[in-house]
Amino acid sequence: MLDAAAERLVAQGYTATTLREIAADIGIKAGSIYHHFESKEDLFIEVFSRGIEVMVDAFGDVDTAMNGCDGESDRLEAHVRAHLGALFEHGSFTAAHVTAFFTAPEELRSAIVPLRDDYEHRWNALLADVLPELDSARLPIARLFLFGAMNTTIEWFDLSGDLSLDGLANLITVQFLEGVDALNLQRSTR
Amino acid sequence: MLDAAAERLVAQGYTATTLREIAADIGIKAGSIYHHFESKEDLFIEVFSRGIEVMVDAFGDVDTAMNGCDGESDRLEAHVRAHLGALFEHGSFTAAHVTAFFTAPEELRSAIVPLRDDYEHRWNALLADVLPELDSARLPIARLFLFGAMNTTIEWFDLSGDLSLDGLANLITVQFLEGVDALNLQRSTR
DNA sequence: GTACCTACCTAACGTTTGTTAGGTTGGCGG
DNA sequence: CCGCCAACCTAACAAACGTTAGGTAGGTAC
Repeated sequence: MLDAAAERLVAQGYTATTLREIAADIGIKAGSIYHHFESKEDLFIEVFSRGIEVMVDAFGDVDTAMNGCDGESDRLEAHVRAHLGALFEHGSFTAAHVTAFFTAPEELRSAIVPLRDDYEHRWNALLADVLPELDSARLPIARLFLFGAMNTTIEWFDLSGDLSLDGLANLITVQFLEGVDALNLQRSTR
Repeated sequence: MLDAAAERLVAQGYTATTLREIAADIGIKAGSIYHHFESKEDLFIEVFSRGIEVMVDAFGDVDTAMNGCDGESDRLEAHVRAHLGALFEHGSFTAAHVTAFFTAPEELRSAIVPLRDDYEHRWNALLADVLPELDSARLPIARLFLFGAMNTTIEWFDLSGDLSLDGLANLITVQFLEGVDALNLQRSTR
């Protein structure tokens, strides 16, 4: 049911997604939803929360998997790969979060913001490690550039295309660290 | 009236924006809208079209203003500045387009796609000029990265803050061409 | 067997939505 | 002064929305 809600969110946004549609998707009636959630808002708070949860978990997994070892740029690439994985490989929760968060009413969003902030702080800390020479005032801006590049991939990237998620993560990381020209020198698309 | 519709669109998305709200914003009644447009869809097709029009015009102005002269990276930066200008300095049409396009119903979107494609092709041509050594298969991807960085600024950039639009355009261009590390070397925020 | 609980359904409620038919107003052309 | 037309209004329509009250089926506990 949460899955169905997330998929509808990605395709239609908050207001256009009706409880009757979600109910029909999983073979029940709209009223029955209220046995599990108090309101539409309540249901989607859960969906958005899971979207962040998936990202945070993926981030944490990378951190524990490679503590200390490997170079800093490889570490960044692994985290980019994890973020893309959350977007494309773990259901529609994260995708729903990224595309539909701003279509939700203000009261709902403010309930989610603390979780978002937590995730952003992890990235700030990571970037501070990877880019120790970067002016700390520009660090949030650099993060926003990176998020922009990663999150807009849901509007065009196709998992079944020639470019793999590993390849995409590599492209984004290299482009981010060294600029467009470096794209040519990169190992070929996997 | 189109202005009011665009502003509502930015703040609430397509479905959540009602004709009664728009009418109230400009001091008329909802039914009167139908004297100017055939339907809600029709009204918003006009809004989205203008959003692209503003971008295309801004792009064209830069092209004519600096034909031949100046370096290629300055030319790119001028176009980035023009795109940001369309987002922040010419009403809410372009901002509405970027944020709310995917919240509109499919039939409406397909009416707009040709205009979008036109704008994207202009950017592809520009990037092919600025980056002649870039593999042509990677060119659309590079453009999408750049669009991602530019368009997500509406979620965080504040016109009245310390960073000016000129400064932002410079940061994005440098970051795009040379990577994050180059941000430090850049002329200070204007 | 009785009590109870979870998961669902039916059927409606009040509200809001896009939309429409028909009426009113004011200004301009002749 | 008359006719006309654009711009607006009023008042309602059917449809769809989130939500709720009350009822039913099936399983588990004792």
